[in-house]
Amino acid sequence: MKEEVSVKQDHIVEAAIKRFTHFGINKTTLGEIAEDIGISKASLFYYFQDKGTLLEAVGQKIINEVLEGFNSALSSVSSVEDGLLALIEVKRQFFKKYMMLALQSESVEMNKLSPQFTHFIQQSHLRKERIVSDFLKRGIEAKTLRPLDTEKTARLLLETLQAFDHCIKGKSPFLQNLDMDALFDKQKDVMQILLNGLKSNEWKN
Amino acid sequence: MKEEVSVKQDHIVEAAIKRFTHFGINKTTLGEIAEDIGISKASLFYYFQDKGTLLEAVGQKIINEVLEGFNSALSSVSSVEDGLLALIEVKRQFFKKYMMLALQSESVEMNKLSPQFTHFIQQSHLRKERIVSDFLKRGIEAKTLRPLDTEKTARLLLETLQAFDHCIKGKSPFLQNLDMDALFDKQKDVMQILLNGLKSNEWKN
DNA sequence: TTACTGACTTTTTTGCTTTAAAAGTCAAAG
DNA sequence: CTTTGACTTTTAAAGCAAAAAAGTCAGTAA
Repeated sequence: MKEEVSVKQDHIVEAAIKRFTHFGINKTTLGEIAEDIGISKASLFYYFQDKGTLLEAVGQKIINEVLEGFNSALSSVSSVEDGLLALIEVKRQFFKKYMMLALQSESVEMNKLSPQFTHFIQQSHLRKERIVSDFLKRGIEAKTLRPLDTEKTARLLLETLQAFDHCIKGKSPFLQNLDMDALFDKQKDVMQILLNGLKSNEWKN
Repeated sequence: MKEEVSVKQDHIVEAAIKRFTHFGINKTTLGEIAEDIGISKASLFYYFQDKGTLLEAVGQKIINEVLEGFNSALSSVSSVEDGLLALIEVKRQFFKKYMMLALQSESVEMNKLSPQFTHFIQQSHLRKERIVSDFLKRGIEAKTLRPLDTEKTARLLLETLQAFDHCIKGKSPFLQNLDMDALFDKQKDVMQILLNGLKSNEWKN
């Protein structure tokens, strides 16, 4: 019977994702989500203690999706270059799909997040870093990359790409604003140079 | 007598910068600024048609200051590496000095900015790019850097660094938040790799 | 004519009250 | 163990008056 519960929870999370990505977090009521899947609002509260918990479940699901995307992108690729560029492509798809959610994630007050979720986020960052780190290791073994601190470098690469993500949201008068696609293309350009800076000298022509 | 006017305007701008950086834009009234320098609020309106215009003058002054900082940082430096790192150091000082203003610049509604100011901003970006571009050219001539499109690369470098600036403001639950100093150190790390990716092969050991 | 101001009007915030809507609870029932 | 209708509590939106700030202008002095 435990299985049934998690299936239902997942069903609710799916419905929530649809609403959240379409109308935004604040413009979505739990009543609407419940209605969408034909249950009562009270039932929803049987599965999720409150809106915040549901939101965190949504966050976890989406983050896991990205991580899987990262994993499969890197596993099905031959060169280091293709891998790193594929990473950016995954990010692009992710943003296109969940932009509304990403944009609104600011409005979620940080202090209202549960310690468990905060921990999950931290872990997911580490997982992401490990995925990239392992990928870099492969590049080093293949002599494509020079020997380097893969963990530190993975973190640096990810944080650099992540920095660009912030640009999508904030529209500051002093900073240049680029539309989303331009932003990801830019990330690829930067990645090319970074990659070049990480390459083994043996392969330079 | 025209001289006198611009001197007075500058005096007002200085006072405005003090208030804005200390208390923020919205918490500063024109009356306070006027009082600080011993003139009436009405006088202030004689020199600036409205608060927005004054704010734009403040913006121009600050931006010019950064550009000068960039210029002098790059002119007094011997290696390409030192130059690019000095650039980041200028940015760091700038942020420390005008953080409040930088943070609040979001609250300024973009559509209220005058076309002239928007144009000034664009030009300042171009000026900045030219400064870096010229610096890169010197690096190429000195055979430190490989031949490359200096304009495109300058833009890319600047936009990469700028991307990190956004991170200081937005505190999103999904993205990692770093404090300011860590952020600029991070920028230096990235710059090191980028530089390595731009270097001439002749100099590789 | 240029620089300036006090007294004025207009526009924007701010704080408060009300009201609607959403969040969240619970006893009862299948 | 699930589910729900009916309920209470909390939060968000709407309206509004008072305060504060923005902005104007006729008039003065140099």
